[in-house]
This record gives sequence, structure tokens and C-alpha cells, in this order.
Amino acid sequence: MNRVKEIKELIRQEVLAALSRAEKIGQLPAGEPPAFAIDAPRDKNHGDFAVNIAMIMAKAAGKAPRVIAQIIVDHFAKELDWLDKLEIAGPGFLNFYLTPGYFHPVLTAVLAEDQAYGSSDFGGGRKVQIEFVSANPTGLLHMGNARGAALGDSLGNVLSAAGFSVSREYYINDAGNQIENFGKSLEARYLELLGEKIVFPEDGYQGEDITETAKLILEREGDRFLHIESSLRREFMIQAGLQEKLSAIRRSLENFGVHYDVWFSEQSLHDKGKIQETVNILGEKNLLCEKDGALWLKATAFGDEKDEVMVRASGVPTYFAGDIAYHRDKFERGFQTLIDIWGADHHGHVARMKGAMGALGYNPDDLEVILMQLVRLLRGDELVRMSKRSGQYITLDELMEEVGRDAARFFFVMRSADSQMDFDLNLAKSQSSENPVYYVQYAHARIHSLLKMAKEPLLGDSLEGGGNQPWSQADLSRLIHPAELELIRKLADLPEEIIQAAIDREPHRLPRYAMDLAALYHSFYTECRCLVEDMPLRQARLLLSDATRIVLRNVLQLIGVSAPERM
RNA sequence: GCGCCGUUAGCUCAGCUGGAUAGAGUGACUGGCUACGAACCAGUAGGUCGCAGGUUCGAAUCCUGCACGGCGCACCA
Repeated sequence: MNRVKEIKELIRQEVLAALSRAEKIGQLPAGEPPAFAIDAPRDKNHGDFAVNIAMIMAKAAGKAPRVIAQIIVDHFAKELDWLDKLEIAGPGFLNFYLTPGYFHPVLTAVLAEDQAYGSSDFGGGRKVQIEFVSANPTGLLHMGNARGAALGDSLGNVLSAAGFSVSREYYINDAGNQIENFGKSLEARYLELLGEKIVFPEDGYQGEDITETAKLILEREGDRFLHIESSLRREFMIQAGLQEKLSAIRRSLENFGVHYDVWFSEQSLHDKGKIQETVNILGEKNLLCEKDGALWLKATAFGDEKDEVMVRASGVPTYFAGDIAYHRDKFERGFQTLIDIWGADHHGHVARMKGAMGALGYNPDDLEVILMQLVRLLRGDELVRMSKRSGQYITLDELMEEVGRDAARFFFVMRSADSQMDFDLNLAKSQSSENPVYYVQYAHARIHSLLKMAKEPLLGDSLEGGGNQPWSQADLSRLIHPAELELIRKLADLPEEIIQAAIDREPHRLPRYAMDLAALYHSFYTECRCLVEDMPLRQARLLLSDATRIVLRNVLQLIGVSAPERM
């Protein structure tokens, strides 16, 4: 049930009807009515919904906003069963006050729909693919990857709840230079462990995890690679190392609650000739040229600042060429919308990627790139420099250990992708019990405890009837306290909230909603006792609590945070 | 030099397709547990929305310029 959407539509229709009646008798100039907003005002004294059409029409109609508003009110239908009161306020707002109890049916709907409450078919099953994290498998996942993982997964949840068909994908960069360096680094550590004198490769990965991986290989395979040709040895190191790293990455993400539908290998594009195929297509479209022995994409032809190399003079295709082939492959697989989540340091790549998609005949707007500002890691006032190459970074696993999965996910999802985050480890640790996530979880646990108690036979004889009656049939008209009404109103918002988050690709709306809802519940809980002697009132409040429990749980689930029954 | 993101309460951040008195968390202060979970509630204090212009009934929100911070501008990925 999406009561908010329904009432907005009713208001829209009635406003347009009143408008047309006024036009007919010439009080307002005829013409296409402008788009106007129907919003819930911030201040609840301004009614349930406010309409701004009078101000928007003012100029064209040549009348003052309040005069127009009055005309609309004069022509407004009388005796609408949902409308209690219609007022003109401020500069010319039309404030709608709904019949008390208008949103009450939402409560029974929440209980009936349960897990599905909040979901909708808004997206119409449009096939959306989200690619996120896609960290190089040459190391472990760090804070930036953690943010991307939390964001991408929640966005996937939100889109899915809004009726899109979502596929999550991880692009494995298992080809190219860095993989060579990875192999060289492993080889060096492997030889080192066997007591050989080595010179560590200049561009090598110095992290301890590389040594760990080398150790694992040594334990498993012994020294049988000691005396073989270096290129063979490296090849093996790469294979074994990749396998090891990928399973570690996968394990970390699973622990973080992130599951992928597809793990896609860059190397597979090379193996299947997909890159060559894509280059050929670009060539057929006359978008390639040769210069200095390399094959260039004429990116300037579709508005980019400069041309880009596709195939190096050495004959090896660039990463960019592979990425174009990869995104082409996504479209070929039937996805209608592609969403990539990238670190802000890749923003220069966006325009040419979209341009390339356009050049291949796809709609560039069907590729959306969400740029995520980078995470700066602090310990108190001290900036922790992070570099994968030097091995100086806090891993996702360490983060989960220090801060906890729920807190970490809530924290990351809470912030918009646009904000650059300072993540103070000391603060995160010291504030771990002050984290808003516990505030929301507490509300959930509290309700669970309340409902559990309500199901038990009551202590003492003062309350008649026991507590075993179901509350699903409760008389909702008993819910009239302001705290109850506000809470109900918030519960009614969920479907629209999810749809809006999906449209804007902004999962960070959800933690806000969850905090607001939890606050309203806590407030209700303090002001309204549930386990009262008045049995109908008791049942109604229990139903309201139960509905809140369901909504809290559903939202936490979208964020990727657990909804504990006790804590 | 060019481009992208940011600048809002002491701190961390929402609010940005223009709307009414700019919000939350945290920190500070004051109250509230002999009744369902005080990891809670109620209240107080705290703001030139980076600066300067412009657009209009109305600007934190849109436009222009500037300042400061972050990140890019490879035959790296």
C-alpha cells in the first residue's frame, strides 16, 4: 500500500479540476496548467500536504498568488471524504489537512505485506546492473573499497525493492601490467623465503599480504618452482596468487554482507577476442587512427578533450580498450541500465567512457557512473597515508573487527557518495556505542521485547483477558495521540522513500529515514503506554508497534544492517 | 592552465529538479526511571549556509566570478 502516492494523486486531480472550473468562467486564463509540487510541509502546522501552484501561476495569470489561491479554493469540490480542511497560508500555499485517520489503514497493510512492505513495481523490472568495488586482486580490500561495497550493495537493495531487476557484478582486473607486477612481487617473496638473494621489483607490491600469499604457495607447492624458468614461475605465481587473493576478497565481502551475482574476468575478454572485436567495430566506424605506432581512438570526435590510445605500439590493448569492451559486453548481455561505482580519482574516465558507449551506438545515459569521494583515514588528528603499493592501509577485515559490520555499513551508507569522508578510527572505536545504528537497532529490540511480553499471560489479576489476543484486528480509531499519528505518518512514507532513493540513486536517504522513524517510536513509547488495561487501546498500540518493528527491520535490511531482537 | 567534487551548529554530516521560522547525530548544559528495555525521553544553548554579485513573489538550493580543500588531466589501471 502506498497511501502517500494515492493521496497526492487525489489532490492533484482536485486541484486541476478546480482550476479548470475557474478557467471556464474566466477567473483564470486558460491554458496548460504548470507543473506544481505536492509536498508534505516541514512544519506540521501547515497541514498534511502543501501545494504551491498559486505562486507558480502568479506571473502568467497576472494576479497575486494569494488571489489565485483563493480562486482555486472557491472552486474546490465540497465534501471530499478525505479532506478535512483546506487553507491558504504564507505567500500563497494551499494547505491540505486530511481527515483524521486517513493513514491508519497503512498499519494493517504493513502487517499483511510484512517483508514486502515498502517494495513496489516502480522500476517495472528494468534490468539494471551495478558494478562496484572491482578492486585489483593484487591486495586486500581497504576503506575506500569498503565504502563502495556498502554503497553499491545498498543501492542494489533499494533498486530491487523499487521494482528493478538488479544484478551485482565484480570486475576482476586479472590482466595487464599490475598483474605482471603482482607476479614479480610474489616471485620475489617466494624466492626470498627460500633463502635466495633478491632485488625486489621497483613497481612491486610491498604489502605484508603478498609475503603471506607467497608463504601459502610455498607451503602448498614446496620449492618446485625454484629452479624453473622465471617466466613460467611467474605465470604460476599469478595463477595461484590470484586464486588466493580473490577468495580472500570474496570472503571479506561475504562477511560484510555483500553478495555478487557475477564475478567477471577481464582476462576472459582477451581470451574470447572481445577486445579485438570491439576495436574492430570502432575501426569500422572510422573512429580509429594510427600515430606513433599505436592505435588511437578519436575521442575528440565525440567531444572528449583528447584522443586515447586503444592499442599500444607493443600491440597490447590498453585498460581503456578492455573497459570499453567490458561495458559493451554488459549491454550485449541485455542490461538496460549500467551503474558503475568508481572512486573520485577515476572521474576523468567518465566522459570518455560514456562517449565510447555513444560511439558504439548505445545511449550514453544508460551508463551511469556514481563517483564516490575518497575516504581519508585518521587516527585522532593524524592522517594515515594509504597506499596499496606500499602496503600501508587498513583492510576491510580490520575495519569490521574494530568497528563492527553493522556500524561500518550504517556509517558508510549514511553519507552521500559526494561527501569526502574523514574516517577517524579512534572516533569510530570510542563512539561505537554512540553510533546512530544502535539507536535504530535499540528501537527494534525494544519493540521485540514489548511484543514478546504482550504475548505472555499477564502478571497479576488487574488486567483482564490476558495478553494472548491477536492485535491484527485492533480498532485503529483508538490511535489519536499526536505521537501515534506522527509515527503512522512516517510508516506510510516508506514506499515513496524507497522509490525516491532509487530514482536519485541515493541510498543515504535510508539511514536518515530509519533514525527519524526510531526517534518517533521512542517518543511514542515514552508518551504512550502500550500494555494498558484498556484492551482495545492496548491492541491498537501493539499493532502500531508491530508495524514499526516490521518497517525498521525492512529498512535495516536495505542498509545491510542486522535487526537484533535483543542487544 | 583545464576539469570534477566539496565548503551549512564546537565536531561529523543531511537539506540542493527554488518554497513558509535552515535540520539530525555527537559534544555542552538542565530535567525525567517503585509501571512495557534510561543504548531512552523532554528541554536549553549553539548559524554572516565559504565570499561577492545576479536571476524573482521567494535563494543554503539556480547563474557568474573569487577564495579554500580534495581528486584528476599517461602508450597506469
